[in-house]
Parts: sequence; structure tokens; C-alpha cells
Amino acid sequence: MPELPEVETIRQDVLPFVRGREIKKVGIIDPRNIKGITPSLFVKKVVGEKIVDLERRAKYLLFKLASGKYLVIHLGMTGRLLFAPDDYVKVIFHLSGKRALYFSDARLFGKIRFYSHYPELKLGPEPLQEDFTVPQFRQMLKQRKIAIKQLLLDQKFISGVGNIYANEALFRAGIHPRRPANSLNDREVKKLYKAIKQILFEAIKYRGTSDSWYVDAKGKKGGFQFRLKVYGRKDEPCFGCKSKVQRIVLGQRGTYFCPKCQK
DNA sequence: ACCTAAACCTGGGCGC
DNA sequence: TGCGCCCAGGTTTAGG
Repeated sequence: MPELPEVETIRQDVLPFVRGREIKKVGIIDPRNIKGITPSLFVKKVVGEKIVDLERRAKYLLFKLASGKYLVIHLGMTGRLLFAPDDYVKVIFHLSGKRALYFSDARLFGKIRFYSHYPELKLGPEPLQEDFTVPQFRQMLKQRKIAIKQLLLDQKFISGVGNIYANEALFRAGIHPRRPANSLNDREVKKLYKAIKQILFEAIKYRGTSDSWYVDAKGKKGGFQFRLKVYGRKDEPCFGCKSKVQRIVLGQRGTYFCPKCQK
């Protein structure tokens, strides 16, 4: 599933491919990913626009247009942005210079929207941004008693972290996923803060996790799936202590942890 | 304000 | 080989 590192990898690859190019034509194979306006109005609005930049906010890709408007894509679970089509293409963006960008989405959880201004996305802080600090994180955790794992998945609390990296960060910090957020002491808050940043930076470095669906714009898998310590490893031995990795359901999400290493 | 759970979807994996 | 069943999950929505 594309989380912050996967979306950032795509952003970096796609930016030089689209920058300065005009959207000449849009082919809609399946209109169901287009949200907020009718597909025909969407096409009318984006055709003729020039892409000047590609930004990322949490798991969203924001195509900045020369008019100051934005084409915003969220990849959901199985969304892809590709330089060549695959079996699940839903929307094709034909660009100047005879290029095309393919939006593919097998399960239709992805969303494509058009905004006349910079979109208000109602998201919590970006964990990799420098203005996200330990004191701020401590303050945020203090007032919440929900399980820490569930809180990390709340995009209004902290944005960009999804199920894979929430599990991995908690393992790295040695914190049990069921712990109430406000029960973490100062040492644990600091450890978790560091773990989140480290995991995300490393996953970007390895071009994301290709657990099931994720591939980059060239259709290539990432490399971080080989470095996962707990996610998807139910009943397999913990790399640290050899105990069996456990799987529980927390807030409707599969949750993996080592019962011995995570307290 | 806070929390829980269903709904949205369909390919892939499993059992038979 | 093929059928039916169930699971995966990011976000939104509804409800308590």
C-alpha cells in the first residue's frame, strides 16, 4: 500500500517526466476514481493545463498547474502512476512530447480530484518535516488514551504513516501496539519519534515496500519488504529474540508485533 | 470531542 | 481446472 515513502518515491520519479508538460488529452477508462465533479467536467478542467511542479503532502500527490490550480491524486491501496500501462489502467493523462502517464487502480480505492486552489487536506503534521519536534509529539500524545498503533494510523494525528510503517516503528521503539498513547514515558516518546523518522527515511532510501501491489512509476518493485521486522511475519521468529511474531486486529487493522521485545 | 465500526472495491489465495 | 469464499486496507461516513 502506498504510504509516505512509496508516494515520495513516485513523486521523485514522476516530477522530471511531467514538469513543464501540458496535459493534451485525458482518457477515462473507468470514471469511478474521479471524485467531486463529473468525469467530463474534470477532463474539461485539466486539458490545456501545464504541470509546473509535483508536490507530496502525506500520501497525496499534488500536481501544481501553471494556473495555480491543482490536480490531486491519492493512490488508496492499489493505485499506481505508471509510464507504461498495466492491466488495471483507469485514467490516461496524455502529455505534450508524446508522453503519457497512466493511473492504474485494481481496487478503486484511489481518488483523483481537481482543486481551483491549494487543497485543504485536514492532515496532521508531516513526520519528516523539521518543524515536527519531540516536545510537540509528546504534547500530542499526552491527551489521547487510544492505543498508540491506532493513533499512528490517524492521518489527522500524524500524516503519511500507514499500517506497514506504524507496525515497524513500534517494533523499533520496543513499544506494544496496544499501549494507550498517554502511557508512554518521555524515553518512549523520544524512541518512537526517532523510530518513525528513521523508518520513513530508510524506506524512501530503499524505494518503498512492495508487499503486494506497490510498484514505482517504471513498474519496478521497491526494496524495503526485505527489511521488514514484523509486518506480515505472523508466527515467524522475531529477529531479535526468536519469539513468534503475533498478529492481532486493532482498529480493524492487522497488527504485528513481538510480544517479548515490545512492552 | 472522542471513539467504533461499516462501507467502499476486486484480485489473489485458499479449500474443496 | 474451476468454483465459491474470504481477506487485504486508506479513507469517509454514520452512529454512539
